[in-house]
Amino acid sequence: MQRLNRNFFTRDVLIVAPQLLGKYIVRRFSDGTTRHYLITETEAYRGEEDKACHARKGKTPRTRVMYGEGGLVYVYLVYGIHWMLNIVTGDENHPQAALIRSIKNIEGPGRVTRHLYIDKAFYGEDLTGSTRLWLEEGIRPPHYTAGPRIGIEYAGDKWKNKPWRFKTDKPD
DNA sequence: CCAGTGATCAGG
DNA sequence: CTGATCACTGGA
Repeated sequence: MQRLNRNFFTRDVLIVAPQLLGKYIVRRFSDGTTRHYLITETEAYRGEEDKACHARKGKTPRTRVMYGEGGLVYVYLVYGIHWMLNIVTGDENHPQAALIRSIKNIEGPGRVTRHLYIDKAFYGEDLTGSTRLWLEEGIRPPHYTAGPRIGIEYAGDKWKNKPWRFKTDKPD
């Protein structure tokens, strides 16, 4: 299979997030085994003006990687328990990322990272060069539905209602 | 419905 | 330094 290259990631998150559906996350574990996971749900977080995006507070130690170029990994801990896996998108200094909410048979961003053994050690990982985590072309582009993002009540009406969550339709 | 759990960040 | 907050999950 073909690894997704830099050009795939350095586009606007509103293009990349839905296009991640039907692609494979590939994880090579320390024991040498490699597994593929089909992406089935993503969310877009877009720029400092997006009141739901962590970059709304500007560049901080945590959000720094989002200011890098597309294709890097943004991982953070939420509620002291769950690691969230995000793919940085867009050009340098355009802080954006796509949250991986679900992979086939595993719904929920915290469950995804638990199954893939992903934590802060992957912060800043380059998906175009890593030997333990990357993305590959997958099945034909699936039909999908867009809806509001989850868990961002704090963002206010304008931003919490944007249909920036993308989910593969049932049969797929 | 709600508690758990700890990194992160704004404010003193 | 302190305290509030949090892109969630699992178990009443």
